[in-house]
This record gives sequence, C-alpha cells and structure tokens, in this order.
Amino acid sequence: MIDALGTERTLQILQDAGYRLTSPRRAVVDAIQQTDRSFTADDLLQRLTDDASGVGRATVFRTLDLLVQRGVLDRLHQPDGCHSYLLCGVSDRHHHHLICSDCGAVVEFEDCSVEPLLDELSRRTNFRINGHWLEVFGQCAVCRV
Amino acid sequence: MIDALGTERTLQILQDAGYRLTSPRRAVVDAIQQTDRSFTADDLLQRLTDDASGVGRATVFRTLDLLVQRGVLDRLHQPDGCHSYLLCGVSDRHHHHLICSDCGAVVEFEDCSVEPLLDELSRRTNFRINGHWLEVFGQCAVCRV
DNA sequence: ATCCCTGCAAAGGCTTTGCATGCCA
DNA sequence: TGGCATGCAAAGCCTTTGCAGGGAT
Repeated sequence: MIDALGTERTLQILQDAGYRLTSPRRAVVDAIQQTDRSFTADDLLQRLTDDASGVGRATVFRTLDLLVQRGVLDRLHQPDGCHSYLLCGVSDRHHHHLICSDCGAVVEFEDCSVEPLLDELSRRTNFRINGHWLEVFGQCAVCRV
Repeated sequence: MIDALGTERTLQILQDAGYRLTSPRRAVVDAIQQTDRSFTADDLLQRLTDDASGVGRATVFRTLDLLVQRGVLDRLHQPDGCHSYLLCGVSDRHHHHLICSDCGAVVEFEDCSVEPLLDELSRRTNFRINGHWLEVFGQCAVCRV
C-alpha cells in the first residue's frame, strides 16, 4: 500500500546526513521496513528484543526521532493513543492517512481538497494558517468482515 | 469565540448523568469555563492550586475524563503535544478546530467539506470509513503581530 | 585516533490506582 | 445511611538523560 524507500535507501539518507551506519541503526531501519502498519516504539523494541538484535531502548527512541526528522517516518495521531509511527511513502509531499482502527493498516493519500476551506477560514478569522492535519479512520476491507 | 455551555448547564449535565455535584467538581467546571483557549491538565491543576481550591491531582484527571465523555470537552491533538483539552461549543455536532500555535486560542468550525473526499477514498480502498479528524494550525490575529 | 553512538540504569514527566475518609443524595 | 467521590501518596507508563565503553570513519 505504501511505496516505501527500502532499507538501503533509508540508510543512505542517514549516511548522507552525516550519521554513522551502525548495526543498531541497521536493525531498526530493517525492522520498520517489515510492515505497512502503524507501530509504537514499544512494538518495535519488542520485535528487536525478540530477534535478539540486542538494540537498547534508548537507541530505539533515538533512531525513531532521527527517522521522523529525516522524513522517513511519520508520527501518527489516533483516538486511542498519540504515540505511533508509520513508514512514509517515497514522496515527501504533504499527505494524509486513512487508518484501519482494527489492524493498523494504513493508506496514504495526497489530495485532501481542503484548500478552499482554509482560504475561507483564514479570511473569516484573520488567522495566518500554516498547516493542517487530516486523518481518516475506519476499517479496512479485511477487518470489516 | 466559542459559545460554551456555562458552569450551571455543565453541572446539570453531570447531575443528569447520575454524577454527584461536589465542590471539587464545581471548582473544575468553573475553572474550565474561564478560557476559550486550549489547556492541559497541568494548567488546570496549577490554576486550581493557585486559587486554593484544594482540588487534588487525581480529581482533576478524573473530572476531565468525565467531561470529555460527556462531550463538554474535546481532547486536542497538536504538533507539540497531544494532551490538551478544550471547551466544546454548545452544539454537539461534528466539528473541527483552528488553533493558534502561539497562544492556544481556538476557533471552532463545522463545515469541513471532506465528504466527497471520504466517499472517493472509501470507494477506492474498500475501507468502511467511520470518522475523521481535521485540525488546522496557524497564528491568530493578535499573535501574527 | 577521534568522537559519535551505544547499552545500561537511573531519572523524569505525566497519569492512574489503592485506600481510608468524607460528603452528597 | 449507603455508597460515590475525594485527597494523598505510591505505583505505573513511557520517554529521556548521564555516563563510560565501543565502534565507524
């Protein structure tokens, strides 16, 4: 569903940004490539602990932050918790998410057609608008039974 | 900006729902009526401590939960923190927020014109869509200098 | 060889829980 | 009077920080 960068290109991004390629970072990047669902820091830590990668808690958090900064991951906001992450698509354009509340599957979409609304709001309220979030929730084809 | 219920009607809602009217609850409800900005549990606790209301931490959290459940407050999600609250307008219709990232001032709006988008998404992805969030960020007339 | 990165453990926020007491209905 | 509600303190989560040792460049 999400056309992600892949492990190698992601590691390249980190290297280009001046970060060292270490084996904990490889392990984290590799682990996040294995799902197109949203996940929490704890999910990831769990997975890395299970496969005995030996990556520490702190490194998981530090690497997640790094990847969010670099645009590889998005931070996701959901009704039942504000602390999950999600692999971004290749494009670094502004985009939104349609999220399955049951299994966490995610579809990205770009066109959100809110520009006219924002213009009108800005005119009406005199706010200088500089961003918006749109997230859509539902159940995916599999979970809707 | 937000046409809120007022202390008395809010207390009535709690009473109608079978909750007791206690003085800590009054104090909390009263305190949240005094602003149309978003606030955190800690802001509120601080205010209640300052005016020597003597309301405890636990009660603040418990009452906030109650008020969110009853639709008196919204939980707000912002880029720099997912843990703030906001007094809802009188209408309990679906609505959205335009939030000043500097001072926390909030304007509610109802028409978000995303229905066509949701229809199309649902057709394309086969998701059963059952909700969405839209939050708009910017700077209000005062803060934009 | 440098110094960035790491794991560990401890500290830090914020929120919830347990429990004896208080107070509304 | 009964039982929900409260305050306090402690416990629980999740995340960040400090630090000495290790590894990438």
